[in-house]
Amino acid sequence: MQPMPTRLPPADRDEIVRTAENLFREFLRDRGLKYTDEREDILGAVMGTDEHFEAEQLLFLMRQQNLRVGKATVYRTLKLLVECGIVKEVHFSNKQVHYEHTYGQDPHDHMVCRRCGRIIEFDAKDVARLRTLIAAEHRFHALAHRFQIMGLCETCTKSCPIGPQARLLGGRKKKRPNKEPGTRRT
Amino acid sequence: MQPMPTRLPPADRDEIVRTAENLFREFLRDRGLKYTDEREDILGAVMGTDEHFEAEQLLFLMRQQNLRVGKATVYRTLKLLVECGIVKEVHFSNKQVHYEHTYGQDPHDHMVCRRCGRIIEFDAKDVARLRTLIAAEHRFHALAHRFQIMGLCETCTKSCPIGPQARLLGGRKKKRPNKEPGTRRT
DNA sequence: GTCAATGCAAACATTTTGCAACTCT
DNA sequence: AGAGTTGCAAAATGTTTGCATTGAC
Repeated sequence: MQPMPTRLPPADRDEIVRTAENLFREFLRDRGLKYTDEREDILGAVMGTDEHFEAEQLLFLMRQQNLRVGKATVYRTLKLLVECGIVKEVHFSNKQVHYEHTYGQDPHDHMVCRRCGRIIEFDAKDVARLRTLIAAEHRFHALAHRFQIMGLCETCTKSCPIGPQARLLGGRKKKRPNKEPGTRRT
Repeated sequence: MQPMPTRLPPADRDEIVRTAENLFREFLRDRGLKYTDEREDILGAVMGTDEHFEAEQLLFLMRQQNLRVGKATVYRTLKLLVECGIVKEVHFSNKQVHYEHTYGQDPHDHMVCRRCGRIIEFDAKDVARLRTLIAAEHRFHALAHRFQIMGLCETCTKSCPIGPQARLLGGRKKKRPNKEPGTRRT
């Protein structure tokens, strides 16, 4: 879906996928849960995507590969994968939750372009350091963070030097989308 | 709802509420929109809360004060207030959106205790500085950020010195809290 | 053989929308 | 007067759940 989403040499990749599978299997076993075909397929699909995705997209992707699983199972399994630490939730919009697999990747956070929606990842090391510092100041024990920078990517900045925030992503949409004439009144 | 939620001397407060009203009025006028009683009431209610709230809560609060507005209007107006910069969206859970008015306050971000849900605010200056730095590195023009630290507050850290993350907030809810491992293991 | 997992559809919760009546400006 | 606004209830989302059936261990 994007130019070069892969962040790892394909050699390491298989290795990592395998390790993730083992991790998940153990995680399930420890809890008396089962490693089913569906769960295996879903993990496979997740690990095969280096993009951010939403539940429905994953489902669609799997259907294209002739892997048939129910929507509910996807949701249920994603939840497990999050608990297990292989997948992370990302909250870009206020709508659906996005996911990304983070297993075998360096921790990173995201920049979101408000105009074109492009997403840029950046190393989270500095953020993590700052978070620990801030937490300590408040006697808080930091376990994780969510960080997101919103703004304009290089391209969009150029094409809109000053544009007084003219119609940024997320602005209100026009009225009538497309309506069909008819009697609706109750 | 909390010890000392107010962050401003009451004197400044009225001043700020008034300024916010003006800001909103201008914002509306500039766009050919109207400053209606409902919008005024909603802004009032919003400015009267130093807490984070969700749409439905605000509605409830207003009803208690005999201010009757429709739910749809609340949603529509909150959206305007966000656009206007008086209100900010906060995303604590994956469920509903939370809001807070930020007008006249120092920018801050939040720490969320995973155990008790407590929310601690902290100055966002350092975060903002870091965000600008990171953005510049990627030739990105930062306009805003979302930052949230998840972990354990002081109290909860004490009451759970090491607790291997036993049932943190946000964990799965179903199933009985602590069940006996019957015949797992094979 | 058991207990958990699946798929489906119905249930949910939150937010958005269409529309007729109504109100600022 | 007229464009914008309101409230209501219906619709739209995205996610979860109940339950009978299927499947892993």
